[in-house]
Amino acid sequence: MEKDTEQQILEAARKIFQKQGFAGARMQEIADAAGINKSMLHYYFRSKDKLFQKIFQEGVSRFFPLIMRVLNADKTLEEKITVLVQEYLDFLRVNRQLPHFVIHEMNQHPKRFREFMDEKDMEIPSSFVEQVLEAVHKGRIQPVTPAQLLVNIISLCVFPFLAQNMVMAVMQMDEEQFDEFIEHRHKELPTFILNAIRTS
Amino acid sequence: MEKDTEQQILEAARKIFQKQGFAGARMQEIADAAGINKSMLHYYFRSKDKLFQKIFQEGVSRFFPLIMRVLNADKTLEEKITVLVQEYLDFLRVNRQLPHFVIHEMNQHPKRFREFMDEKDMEIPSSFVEQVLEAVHKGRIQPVTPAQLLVNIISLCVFPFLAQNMVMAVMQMDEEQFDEFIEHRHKELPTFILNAIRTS
DNA sequence: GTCTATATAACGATAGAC
DNA sequence: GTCTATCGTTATATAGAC
Repeated sequence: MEKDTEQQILEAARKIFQKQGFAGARMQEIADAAGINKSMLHYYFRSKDKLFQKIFQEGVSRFFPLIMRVLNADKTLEEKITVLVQEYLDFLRVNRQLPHFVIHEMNQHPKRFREFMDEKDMEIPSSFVEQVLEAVHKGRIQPVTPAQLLVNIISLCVFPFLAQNMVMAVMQMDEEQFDEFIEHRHKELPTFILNAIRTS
Repeated sequence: MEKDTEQQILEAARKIFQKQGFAGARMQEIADAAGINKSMLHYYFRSKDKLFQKIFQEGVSRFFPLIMRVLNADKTLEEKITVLVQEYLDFLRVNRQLPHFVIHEMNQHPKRFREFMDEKDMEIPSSFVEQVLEAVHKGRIQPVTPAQLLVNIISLCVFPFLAQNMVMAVMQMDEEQFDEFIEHRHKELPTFILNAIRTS
């Protein structure tokens, strides 16, 4: 065996669940992808549901830390926006299926998701909130709530990956051109956002 | 019978497929939702796959016309942006499940989707493209490609609905507060975007 | 721990009576 | 057109040998 069997299974489950979702995934496919017998899945994780929970919670957990870290960092508001966009786009570039997986399954099991999130009580880092409120108060940026600004930033980063096939179809792109499209956002998106909120 | 049986089925299929996706939907559920026998589904549509195609193509077809109509209208660039945001948010407000459904199934069947889109050869309306290029050339707006600008607009409109449960969890909102959150975007998003591209 | 074989239930789809 | 009954297949899950 190259690796621990449990790890082999988790890797395979990640791959299949992320691509096909819970309802579309077959235990047999996961077993094949892991190169092991189907029975082993149940031996290690008891049920499809339990195996899925592991993968889903792991996925959700990977979605937010980068955002929280940057918004908590010792930076100016403008620096945080710039760094967040750049680092998050880099993250999404190597985790292209993650947003779609998390959003799809979150919408299939909203309650379960809400409970999981409430346990981990994620909140918008207060230092970011205060920076926005202060900048607005001093008239340095347009009046915007921290929540709206953050949702705008994440929307602009994540949506193009969710809608990749749509963008490629409408804009008549191939995969290479789409990568260039994202590369371009890497450079221009921070400016776009900073312009949107500047008052001067 | 209140309505035509075929229509009853299509309504039920719309509801179930949009909520649970192709893989998660059960023919029995659709039959129950339509208040008819399971056999009738096959009598009218032959197979689950054929029934799904109808619903999916109908869904895709509803996603774009509003965008195209506004971008083609006899308006200035600034008016188009403002009207597009407002009308599209209104459309999404009463079609909340549509973006998630279309994006999910598009990602499950990229080829089938691409072929369908290529048939209908949707393109960005040339009048919008020319307006952006000219405004950039004259220095009236920041240098931005029509494609990037359009993706930014659609991202800012659609993503919050896709991520509704995520936003509600992180921001500790209930449904009512989320509706207010969207209502707020209705007012502020056009300004946000116009600010982002203005040069003056 | 890992395999084969199988239990059990659900699914899509069809046949045939009315 | 609409129903009941059922076919054939596939899914998750388990039992039991090794």
